[in-house]
Amino acid sequence: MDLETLDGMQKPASRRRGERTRTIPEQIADHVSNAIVNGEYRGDERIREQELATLYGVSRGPVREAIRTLQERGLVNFFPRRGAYVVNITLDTIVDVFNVRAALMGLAARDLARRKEMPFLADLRAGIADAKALAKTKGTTPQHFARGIARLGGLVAERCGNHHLSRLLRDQLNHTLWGVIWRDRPLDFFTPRRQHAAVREWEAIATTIEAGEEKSAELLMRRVFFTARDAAIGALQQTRSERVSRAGMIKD
Amino acid sequence: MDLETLDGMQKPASRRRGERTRTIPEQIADHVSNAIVNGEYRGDERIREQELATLYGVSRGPVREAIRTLQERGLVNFFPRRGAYVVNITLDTIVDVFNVRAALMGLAARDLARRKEMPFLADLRAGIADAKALAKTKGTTPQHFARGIARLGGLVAERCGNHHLSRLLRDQLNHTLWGVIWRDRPLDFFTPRRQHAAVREWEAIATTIEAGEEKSAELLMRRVFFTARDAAIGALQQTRSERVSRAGMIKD
DNA sequence: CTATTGTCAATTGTCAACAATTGTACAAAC
DNA sequence: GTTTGTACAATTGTTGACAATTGACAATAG
Repeated sequence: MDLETLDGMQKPASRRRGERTRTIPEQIADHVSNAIVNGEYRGDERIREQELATLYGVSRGPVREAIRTLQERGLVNFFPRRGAYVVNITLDTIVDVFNVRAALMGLAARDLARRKEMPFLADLRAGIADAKALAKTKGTTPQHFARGIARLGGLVAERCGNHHLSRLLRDQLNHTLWGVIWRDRPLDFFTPRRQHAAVREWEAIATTIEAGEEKSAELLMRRVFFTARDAAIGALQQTRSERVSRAGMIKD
Repeated sequence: MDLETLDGMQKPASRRRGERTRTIPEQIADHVSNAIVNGEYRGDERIREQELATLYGVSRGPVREAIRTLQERGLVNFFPRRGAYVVNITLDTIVDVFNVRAALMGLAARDLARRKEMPFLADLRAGIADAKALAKTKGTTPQHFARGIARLGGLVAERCGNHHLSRLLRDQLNHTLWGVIWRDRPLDFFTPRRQHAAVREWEAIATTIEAGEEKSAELLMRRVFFTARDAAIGALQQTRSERVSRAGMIKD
């Protein structure tokens, strides 16, 4: 991999207000996560503790913790006494991950529709308005808009009221997707036309949540992810010369 | 907590065929997991590394890893530099966990229905047959039958073909549920009558999977978990003097 | 020529000491 | 009486050394 060092790594001195200092293992985990999803490791490549330790200028202890985090995120396979190996991210993997997230986000939407809490709804509407504004602005890049949409997803995940669900959506499978979306950048997908479509989809979701229509909220939320999945796969199939082996994909 | 020591802890010497030796952190994590779900820790109780280390006769290193595992399993909250605290398992938590599992298992059923693989279907049918036999036998305890049913769930989780999904179902939220089910033993629920009902439900699931009816498979699978959820909550509400604060529960 | 066993280097697992941080108790100041 | 500041003990974070295991390869036996 690229042997740059972690210059941006904050020592516990400066921390912004209310913001917990990120631990060394966290920083290493994030850095390596990015490296993995950016394709700086080959699939099945082995990760050696001592290597990372000298790279980041720490001992093997923190590195071990970081590697555990990578395992939790599904970015490496870890075998006791045999080491950690970077996962091979195939198109099938991406389909799988999208499907899981669709299912979980569907449940989150459902919980929100059941509870209809005002503070959340206000924030959601505000977020959607932001995205709408982005869509109307001329110079908005697909990437910029994608970030706005991702914030909406994050909002739903955080505030769904099911603590376990929030945790899963935060920790699990998130990095894989972002990596894919940014690395091979299939999300030139977000043409102005599709930006408006996405905004409409989210407005529909907000409406069903406000109305307490659980079933619809779940369905619409899932559909958003299925759309994203198909777009990502479609784009990636052109970049890579790889096919999805799955016998078809979930529709709704 | 109970200060018994880990006598059953295998040193790397003896291992059964094909069975990887369980690492020390794994063994500690499992032992403490059981202790937590068996109620040997109070909610919000702090876990000190050195305490566990001396308890199990190891240094703090392996204990730290075990604690991380507990965190992954959702059994402790961990705050950097402040320690690990046992989660407080409320009825709301249990509802949440069941809901997440229902969503994930629904997806698993769906994937299986799409792929209709013979080896799996054979195993599933065999497992159902076993459960049916149990239900027909006179002396079957609710607990014994519950284990049989749990095996079916495990089968679906393992073989769904979505690696990430399998991992989540294996590692996440599993221990919490089993603990609840066994500790406060609400699953006297499985009266002979309900045993037969459960078998019928699973037969229906198998049928829809064989027929490739994705949507139905998902729905039926979810329903099984919702039923289990309601049964567990109902039973626990009698044992504990606690109410579910959720404004109703998902039906299907 | 194949299979088994033995050695060896590379790597992960564990340990005990040390460093850094946190919460607390108590004192000082307003 | 409340707030602010400060030492202190308890606890977590990190380190470097050592132990144990693995996989590869060579030597040996069948």
